[in-house]
Amino acid sequence: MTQNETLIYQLLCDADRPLSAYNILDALRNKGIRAPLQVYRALAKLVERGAVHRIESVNGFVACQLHNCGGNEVSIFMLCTQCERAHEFTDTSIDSRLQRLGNDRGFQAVHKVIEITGLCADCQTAQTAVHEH
Amino acid sequence: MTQNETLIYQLLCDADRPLSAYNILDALRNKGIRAPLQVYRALAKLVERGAVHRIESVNGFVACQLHNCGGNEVSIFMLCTQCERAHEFTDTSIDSRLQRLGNDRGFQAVHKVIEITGLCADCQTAQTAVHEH
DNA sequence: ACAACTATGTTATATTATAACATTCCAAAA
DNA sequence: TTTTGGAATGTTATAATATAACATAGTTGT
Repeated sequence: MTQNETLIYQLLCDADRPLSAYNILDALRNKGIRAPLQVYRALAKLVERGAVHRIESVNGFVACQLHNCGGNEVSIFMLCTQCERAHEFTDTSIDSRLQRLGNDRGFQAVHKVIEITGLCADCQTAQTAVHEH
Repeated sequence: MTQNETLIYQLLCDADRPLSAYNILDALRNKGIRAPLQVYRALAKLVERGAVHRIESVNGFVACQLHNCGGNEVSIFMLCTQCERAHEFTDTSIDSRLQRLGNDRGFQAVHKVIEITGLCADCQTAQTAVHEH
């Protein structure tokens, strides 16, 4: 990994939610990252390598939470609108079913995005707690 | 539907690929649409109503291709990087499996995004045809 | 007529992403 | 050892996407 990639990867690993390219830029200004392109270029490499995932629904980036990434299963993200945390999963049955849907139509898949937005368990209980007052 | 919503919805129905908000703005400048907000506001309503879907992977919008939308099944999009067309499907098995994944973790889903990017059948054959020359 | 609500329009600005070009660094071939 | 070619870097400028803030008008129920 190059200097910039390492910096950004570490930052993403420490973060508890997806960061935008500009979040990253701001966080690393004092470490030699000065322009958006430095961030986007490093992110492109990290994503290509499977070390980082791009979350389309929030235009953000997270470090891969699964050891087996770069592997061939689709990642499924659950995104909490409250705490903004992203949880990553895989599911063989969804994966194969999706694969088959594509094959049936002769579609050659290159990239798959599965993202679920909503309220995580923790934030739901937090909310009901508030309502009960 | 309001004036602006109708204009934009018709445009999207006639289009054969997802349009960006600014594509729409440009196309409808001579019909009284002058600013991005007019487009985004109408799109927000159309999306809320299920008449239009937002495609996260391309920051674009398409008219719903299924009569049953506004219904409760997730839409699955196959997006061709070549011809840029978006095909919409649903799949009960993926839907229920995804639902269950969420339930298992106490996640309360509000919105689901499933998008597959790649080459559609037509564009694959077009490509191989070129290569054979 | 009035209040409340929804839709509209307009300007300005925030956020996300890439183009274009110059420079540096480093490893492998000559 | 030089050189040379590719990858990485840096910098400025700009493109593309999205929203804030505020002012106005239209619509509906009372």
